[in-house]
Amino acid sequence: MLSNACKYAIRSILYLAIHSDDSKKIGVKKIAEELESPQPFLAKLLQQLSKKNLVSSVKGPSGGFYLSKSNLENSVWNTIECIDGTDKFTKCFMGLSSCGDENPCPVHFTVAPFKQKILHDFKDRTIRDFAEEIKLKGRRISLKDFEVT
Amino acid sequence: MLSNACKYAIRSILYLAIHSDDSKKIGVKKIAEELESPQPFLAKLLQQLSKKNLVSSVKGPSGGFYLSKSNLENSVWNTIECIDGTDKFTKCFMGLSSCGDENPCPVHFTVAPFKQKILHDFKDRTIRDFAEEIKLKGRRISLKDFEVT
DNA sequence: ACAAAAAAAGACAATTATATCTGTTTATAT
DNA sequence: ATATAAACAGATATAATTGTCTTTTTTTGT
Repeated sequence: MLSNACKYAIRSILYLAIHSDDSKKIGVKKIAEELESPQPFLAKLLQQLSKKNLVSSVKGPSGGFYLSKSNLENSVWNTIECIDGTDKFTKCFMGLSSCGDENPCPVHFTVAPFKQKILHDFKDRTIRDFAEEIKLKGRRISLKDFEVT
Repeated sequence: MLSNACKYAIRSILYLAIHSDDSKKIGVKKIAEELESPQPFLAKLLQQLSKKNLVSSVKGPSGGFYLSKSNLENSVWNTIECIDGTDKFTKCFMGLSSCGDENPCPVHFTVAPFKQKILHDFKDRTIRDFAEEIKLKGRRISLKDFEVT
């Protein structure tokens, strides 16, 4: 559904939400290893996110990326907007510009509630909320430490 | 969500389901005009669909594409399989291979029920079912005849 | 039989997504 | 102050998606 770029971006942000703060920055290299994503590609993404204030960064030795208090108040939606754009969530599943409740495409009423729910979760819940749930319930954002038991 | 290719393909099939049968074939040119999709691109897609027996065709004058009785019994899922592949519906939203009910990613329980619902609609309902609903309820598969009133 | 109409097939072109590489700037630790 | 570590910036490479163009094959109406 999402592009690879966007998946990497969201996972990075969640990773930073859990493992970083302004006194503990993390470099691209480390993040890329943890998430098993291509390092230079991820670097580009983090720069985009940084420009939009979705992540914070400092250069130089012992620098790196982290999430500030205010970064934590953003939504996943902000990240999707930044990387992919939100067309695929707001536009018609079948590509019809006039599709809506009054002029529904054949799958409109199948897809519409799904969109609603996803939009709600991605717009209204903050990164902080997600991070909390991840810590509390042990959600998974990496494959690295995954062992089949 | 779907690729352009797949959207064109599904709309073509639904168009044919409504307007064609073995005694009324329709050429690519006409279909492309009706759906406002790029003609040569659509031609390619129809050939792919034809190979998988999702549409029927005859060459020569007064030939064209149509849906046979058996074509009508296929599902939208078959078309998606044929054109896009179904990875984006079956795989984890965040790209984690181990994601599932036991090892959920952060959005797993948001996304899972709707995957279920979408899969159900796309696998279990036939093209005939969709066509019937389109005729009955006036669903829209083209933009061409759409007037803002 | 023959001309025309249509699908089928294959080569080509443009754009976007994905990814890498190289060099520059900036901040920090010593 | 200086060396170094890290982000930042820009150019390049590759693959997939989207789309076009040309030729061939098949079928039908005359």
